[in-house]
Amino acid sequence: MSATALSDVFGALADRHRLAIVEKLRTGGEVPVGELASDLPLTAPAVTHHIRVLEKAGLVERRAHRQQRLIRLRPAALEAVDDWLGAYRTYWSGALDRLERELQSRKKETP
Amino acid sequence: MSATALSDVFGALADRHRLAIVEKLRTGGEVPVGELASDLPLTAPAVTHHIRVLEKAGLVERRAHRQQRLIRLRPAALEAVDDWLGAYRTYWSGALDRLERELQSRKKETP
DNA sequence: GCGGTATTTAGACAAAGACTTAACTAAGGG
DNA sequence: CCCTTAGTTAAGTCTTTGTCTAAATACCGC
Repeated sequence: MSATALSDVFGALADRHRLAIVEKLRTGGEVPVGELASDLPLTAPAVTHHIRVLEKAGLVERRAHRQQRLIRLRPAALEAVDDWLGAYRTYWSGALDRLERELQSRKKETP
Repeated sequence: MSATALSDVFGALADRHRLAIVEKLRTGGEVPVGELASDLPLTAPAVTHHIRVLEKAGLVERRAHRQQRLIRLRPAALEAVDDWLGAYRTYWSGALDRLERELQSRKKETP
């Protein structure tokens, strides 16, 4: 059970190239490293490095198939983010309510 | 219009101290810098720095009140994360479905 | 086993990041 | 005015991260 901290997941997503990899994996299912690399302005070793970062954060997993390594998304890490965000969803709906009330009261004050 | 990239928001959340600040702001509403600092094992300049990172990412805003600077959460940045996650929610419910089907078929294959 | 394709490891380096201490600005209160 | 409280800016250090080139490993088809 990888007890990856949430800040590590965010750290993994904090790079545009890694974010692009994750996006590609969302629509692409299982993708070999080389194909991920061909979409990025990076050398293969750099891509390998990024995949390791994503792997450590629990965002992806890797499996061997012939000469290739296939990468796929692991839902768990993003679900953790989603859970964390849950608390804020209630927060910002509350904030929007307060904003609306304030706008209402300003309308009254400046006719 | 702060065209803050999503990776910048993730970058801002990628530090445990900044994450702690955001968490505190969720429950605390509007909090002066000093109070944020007193919860962290950091000097005041370090906290100032972290707040600026959060501010640049669009996660918080700052306003002056007497000698204090009050910090509060801005919903927009986290809503952007939530929107981004939206695409993955459908992904992982689909992935769970596929997993379930696979487990079913394995059960049949190995009696 | 050889040669090719796919990917990883190692080593080096520059840039960015997280801190610190020390000095500065700002706002209030006697 | 001077002092205190609250926070920021400046400057320097140390670590981490993103990237590259070069060399190693893995697997396959012949």
